[in-house]
Amino acid sequence: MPTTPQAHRDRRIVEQVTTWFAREARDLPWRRADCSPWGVLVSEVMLQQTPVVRVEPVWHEWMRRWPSPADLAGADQADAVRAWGRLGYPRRAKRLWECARALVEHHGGEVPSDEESLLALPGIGAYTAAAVAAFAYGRRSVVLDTNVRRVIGRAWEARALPPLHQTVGERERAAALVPHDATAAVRWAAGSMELGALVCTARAPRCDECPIAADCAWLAAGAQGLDAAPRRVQPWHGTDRQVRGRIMALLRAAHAPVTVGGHASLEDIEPGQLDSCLDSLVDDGLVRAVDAQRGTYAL
DNA sequence: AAGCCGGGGCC
DNA sequence: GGCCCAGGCTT
Repeated sequence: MPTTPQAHRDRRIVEQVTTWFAREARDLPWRRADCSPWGVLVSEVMLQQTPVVRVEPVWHEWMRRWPSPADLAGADQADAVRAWGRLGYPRRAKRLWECARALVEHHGGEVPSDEESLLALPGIGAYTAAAVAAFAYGRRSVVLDTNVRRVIGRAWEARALPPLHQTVGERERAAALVPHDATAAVRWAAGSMELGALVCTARAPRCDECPIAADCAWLAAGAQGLDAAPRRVQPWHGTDRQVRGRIMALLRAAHAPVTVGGHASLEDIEPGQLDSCLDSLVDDGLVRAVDAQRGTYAL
């Protein structure tokens, strides 16, 4: 391996982050030594687009009710979706339930340790497959989530925020930074994610507390560009996303089929939008029509 | 590559 | 009120 000044700097940064992580890591339940690979997998799916503080109580409840893939596979999909609560993106709950069934069907009820097998499971994409391989099995992998992208973008590319979509260049950069030793690789993965979550945050980075401030290209350039950076805007009020969420909230709370059309809590929604959202939920397999004549629905 | 998919809390 | 968050799937 060439020992260019750049490679030396890369290793120094990785080591600083790892040392910082050993000191500052949050004590999260899915990080504990006694947490099963299944517990890690469930946490990773829940953490897709949902912050830690909201995931923690739901994760505990899931682990209590369904401590193994076989337990969830034997449950009703509706119970899984109901137990998902308000974490958002309820299709994740359905996919997790489908994932549990696939684990029983194809993997003897165990979580596989190789990324290729993990990638084939419902709801498991590139990030989650790499994360489970690393955090559940101590495997070397390229864990590239929104936090790591931001840390790399700032420290190496002097960008305030990473590109909207992951690029090939980013992926190559991230892969090149992963230490060859598996244990070191896992620590770098966890540490770089934690640094992005706690210090190198999107809006208000705490550069005065950053262990790699001295090596950060963005900070050296003046830490500019946060205000001007164009970001993706997710509309919410009045959108299908909100209407779907309200329908799901209604059905989660009900334990008998509900006449959704004309329901008091949904009166302000246009009938056309209500119908199309209901249809899309049925198409997604999250909601079932119990009685087409009466217009009743359930999870 | 782009669009779609929740929801809560913080600034 | 804007913005962000341990992404994945479909087209």
